[in-house]
Amino acid sequence: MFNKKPVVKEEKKLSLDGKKKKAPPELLRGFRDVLPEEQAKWDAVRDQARGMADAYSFGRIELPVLERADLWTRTLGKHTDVVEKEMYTFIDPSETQVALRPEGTASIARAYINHGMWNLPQPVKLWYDLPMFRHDRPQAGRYRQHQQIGFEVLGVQDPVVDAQLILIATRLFQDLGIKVSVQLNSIGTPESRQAYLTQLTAYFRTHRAKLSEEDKHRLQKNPLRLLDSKDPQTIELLAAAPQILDWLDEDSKNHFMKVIEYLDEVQVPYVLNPHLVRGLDYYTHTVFEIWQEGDAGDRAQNSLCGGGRYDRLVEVMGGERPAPACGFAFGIERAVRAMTESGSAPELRNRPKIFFAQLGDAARRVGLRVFEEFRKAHVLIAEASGKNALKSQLEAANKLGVAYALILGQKEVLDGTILVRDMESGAQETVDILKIVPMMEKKLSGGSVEAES
RNA sequence: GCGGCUAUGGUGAAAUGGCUAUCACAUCGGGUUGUGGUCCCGACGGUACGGGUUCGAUCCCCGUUAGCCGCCCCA
Repeated sequence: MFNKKPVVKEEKKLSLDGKKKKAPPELLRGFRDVLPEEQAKWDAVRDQARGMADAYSFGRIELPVLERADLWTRTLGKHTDVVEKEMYTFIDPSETQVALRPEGTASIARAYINHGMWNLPQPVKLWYDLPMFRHDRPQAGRYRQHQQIGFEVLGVQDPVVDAQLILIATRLFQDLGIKVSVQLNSIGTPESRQAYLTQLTAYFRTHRAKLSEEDKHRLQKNPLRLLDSKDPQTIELLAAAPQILDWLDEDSKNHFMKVIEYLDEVQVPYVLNPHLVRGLDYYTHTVFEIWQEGDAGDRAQNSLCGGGRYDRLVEVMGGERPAPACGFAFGIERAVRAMTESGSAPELRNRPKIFFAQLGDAARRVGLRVFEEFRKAHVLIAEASGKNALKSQLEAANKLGVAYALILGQKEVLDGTILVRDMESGAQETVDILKIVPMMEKKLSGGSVEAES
């Protein structure tokens, strides 16, 4: 009955079986490729960051992906999730316990110490654009490798630094077309925080019965975390709980007031959020996050950027001299996602405006030279190597959306000419091939000159 | 790490316990010579992986993997 086709199918199957179908390579969980189509947004984010770094004189720093694991275990805090369960830690071939960098600040402090940066004029301002690794459960906007851009200012404790960093971060997102809010709090010095924690713990102990299992656990392990609990019962209790700002010492209060004054000065809107705490132990005084607002605002991964002051970190790490510091970092992936959600779609930069179609071998030969001429003149042109028919080359030109197509065939090669086709009107003219580069330069700039006048 | 939802060509979708798994987009090739966008034709390509139930599974069940949602936490 089904003679022909089933047979064909079986043959196909057999030949496949003969080759023994290999399992396709798979990406590790929580890791991803960033494809060309997404790069315009990545570029936009990076351009913005670079612009800010230049404007405020931050020096760029590159740091190794791999460092001794104790760099982080000793500084981030024993009971932080990052250290407890998210670090990629392993023993390297020389028996050293190492880890993939989970965050940037510790390495920054380490570099500051290692290179004697306290001998430089203070403050030392650094920025980076580096991958971070955390073995977390992946979700949208949360990956096991993500790219973080960070700005750090070391060596001064002036609150103007905090304000300026918040200003930079806020403007950066705003300029990318992302609606954000600044969440701001102070957690004071470790000493004043300890006093507060005693109060907070005492308060919640009296209401222990009302807490969820998870929050009971927090009460034990990390009471500050109760402040940002999502349990409705706990949230209710928080209304009457002691406020951290009431327990700060005078210096901490003054510092925080100054930060607020400076922000008012430059009209950066902020939300005083007494329940904002950050997950890493090294923070002191100012802590802040930048949240995406709008429709995406109530989603779990709405925090785009986090930062704060870490006045003791360098000292704790064994720095020659204490160096108060402040910084922030944000994830490019989340910024890019926020851009997409807010409808921001930057043009892929350096998109060619000219397509170069070549017909036949002689044209390909000349074409190689012509292409080089354009490159030297910094005029970007596209081509479709491997496509021979003019039809398919023009099709490719059309898909690229170029303004002009250059056509070089047998005839043109013999005449020493080239065809210039206006892709919009379809008008074509024959041009001396020796004059093609300056001519196209003129055509392309001509458009913008007209636009200006 | 905990709980839940999902998994069909590259992408987005449809369908069925049984015949050759459908469609659109994308890709590639055509619609005679060297001219794109629209149109027409054709080709490529798929039931995530491993078990089980069944005469028969893409469909039902279990496991694995991955993605997503919530928690934890964070960028």
